[in-house]
Amino acid sequence: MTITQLRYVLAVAEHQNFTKAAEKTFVTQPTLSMQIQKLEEELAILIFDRSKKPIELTEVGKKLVQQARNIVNESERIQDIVDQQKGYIGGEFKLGVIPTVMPTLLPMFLHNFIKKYPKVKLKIEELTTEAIIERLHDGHLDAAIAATPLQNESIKERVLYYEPFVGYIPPSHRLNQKKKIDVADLDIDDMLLLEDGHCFRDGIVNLCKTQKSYDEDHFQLESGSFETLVKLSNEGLGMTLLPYLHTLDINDKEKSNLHFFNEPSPAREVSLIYHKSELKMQIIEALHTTIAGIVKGAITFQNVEIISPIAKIKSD
Amino acid sequence: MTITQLRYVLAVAEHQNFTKAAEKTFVTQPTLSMQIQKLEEELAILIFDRSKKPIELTEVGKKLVQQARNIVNESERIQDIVDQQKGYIGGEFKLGVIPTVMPTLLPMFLHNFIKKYPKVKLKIEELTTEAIIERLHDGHLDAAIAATPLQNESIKERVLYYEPFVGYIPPSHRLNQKKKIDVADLDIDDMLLLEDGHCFRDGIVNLCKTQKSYDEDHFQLESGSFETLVKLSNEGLGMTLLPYLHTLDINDKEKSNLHFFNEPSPAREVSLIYHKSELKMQIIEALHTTIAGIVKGAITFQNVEIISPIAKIKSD
DNA sequence: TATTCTTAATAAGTTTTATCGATAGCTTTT
DNA sequence: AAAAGCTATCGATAAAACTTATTAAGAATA
Repeated sequence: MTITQLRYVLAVAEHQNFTKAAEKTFVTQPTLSMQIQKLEEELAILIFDRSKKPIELTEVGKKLVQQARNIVNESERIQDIVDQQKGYIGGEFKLGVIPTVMPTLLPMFLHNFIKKYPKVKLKIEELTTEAIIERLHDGHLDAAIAATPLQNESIKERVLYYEPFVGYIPPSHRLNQKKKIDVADLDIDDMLLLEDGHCFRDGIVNLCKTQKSYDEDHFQLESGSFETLVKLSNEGLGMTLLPYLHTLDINDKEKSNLHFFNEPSPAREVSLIYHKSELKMQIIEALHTTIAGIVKGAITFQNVEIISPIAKIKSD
Repeated sequence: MTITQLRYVLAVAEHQNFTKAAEKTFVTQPTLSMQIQKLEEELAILIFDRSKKPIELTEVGKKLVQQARNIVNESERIQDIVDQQKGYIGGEFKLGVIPTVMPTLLPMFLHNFIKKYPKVKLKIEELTTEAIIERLHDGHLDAAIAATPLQNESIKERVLYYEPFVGYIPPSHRLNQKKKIDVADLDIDDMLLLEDGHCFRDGIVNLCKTQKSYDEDHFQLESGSFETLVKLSNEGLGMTLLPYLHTLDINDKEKSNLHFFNEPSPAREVSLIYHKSELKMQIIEALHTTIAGIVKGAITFQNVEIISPIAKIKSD
């Protein structure tokens, strides 16, 4: 049994197809066939059921794949250990970001980060929280930025910042007279909210998503914006809630429509999350330091109440 | 990087000597030299400091060895998974046993076990608790039988039985008149106790060890007995404490010197212990079932108070 | 039903690599 | 100073991993 064989098994299990798996692992299809046969022979089991189309894992195969993934992960961590020792921070790093954080946070730290750690090849992808969790599990993402807490056993979280929500209330709206608003004032029926993202637990729901595209040399991404929501709001379709950072680049005329909450302001907790196996921790540390440092100046609220998909948590 | 290379690194790290490590891994010394050099080159680090005699690990080397052990362990578990699937229980299994359990428990279950699981090649070794813990960590033992609880983070315990202590009190001893004795009666000054083993926490100390040799077809072992202690006691050198199972094969004349404790009788907890990585769990399960089943009939006390090296625990 | 496509297995040949035996070179021991 | 103990290096060899080309089997299509 070799690590290479285990990698091949993982590739075939993932793509359910020897030919595709061969491409992904940069070898020819016969190589995969032979190596996997050899492993099956050595263990005296069948890993794949080749009679099914597409190919399927056998029962033992499923268990073996779990363990194989574990071993391959752990073996990759050896390079991590070496890098850490050398103080080297580099290599490819795949970061997921939820749509409601993407457009505001990314421009704030990205330039800074790639200047500070030029050896890191950042690949950023906009994904929903569910997609992020799935990809952290199967190793397609190294880390992600999402609203927390997630209460997911195998995912660790490092808080980046707490971001208060701000009411965007057009003149026509019933709450426009109130200087500062309260959570109790909110009514789901005269509010505009986006589908994706996290949600107010108690009946008030959801923030956030649209489309927009963006490309650069060092990284790749796909993004969304809040503009549409504000515009719809201006059309008198209701008030909306904006995460604080989104209110910073709104135009002056619209700025007057912003109504802060009385403290404690509802807020979301935004964290850098990663798999508990803690692969590539140096880069994760570097990201955390960079982002937390930069955002610290931008958000200075003190008394907030965290809103999450899971639970309400007091913080100050 | 291959699993084989990691095995080689582990062997050299353990023996601090390429030549010896080569013997243990059944290859020649040049093979080790080259493979380890290759790994060092691939990672661009030095794993060993060859200027020191004997050879030493570098700082990175130490961290790498930890991770290497992890990977090798996890890779061995693959065979476990396959065995489990097939319902196959076999292979070499190294079991450590503390001296005070060896002579009484072993004869009770050994025959039974090797008959039931003939494919398992049991290698039994008598060891102190400290030696057992060390060897469970470095993988030289697969499991062990010892007095618990150990409160060791990386070792799991499965209780086999609770074994009460019985006073062996010669006619000359001050307590001989009492039919049943209490822990409060005990005095360290007129008691004979052995060095090794576990101990009464509150000042009263230690049980257990002598030497004796034993060999058979399916297994290998080295053992000790309690005879000496009883004989010394007969010579008027003080009373002693015997674990219950030891009192079963004492001669009739001496049996009259046995004095049970008033309930709750002090007792020790004897467990099957193994590393938290849970390698070879099928065999561990098999051992547990066999032993617990056999001992159940032999010990029928109901109200006992567990004595351990760590803490006092109530049980009934 | 025949034929075309897809995909994995097999075969044959090449390249790479793991290992060995012999030995050189360095250090420690006697 | 000689001997012993160790690791690195060299050259050779057998094993393995991989490639290209081909076959075989099953599914899709004509």
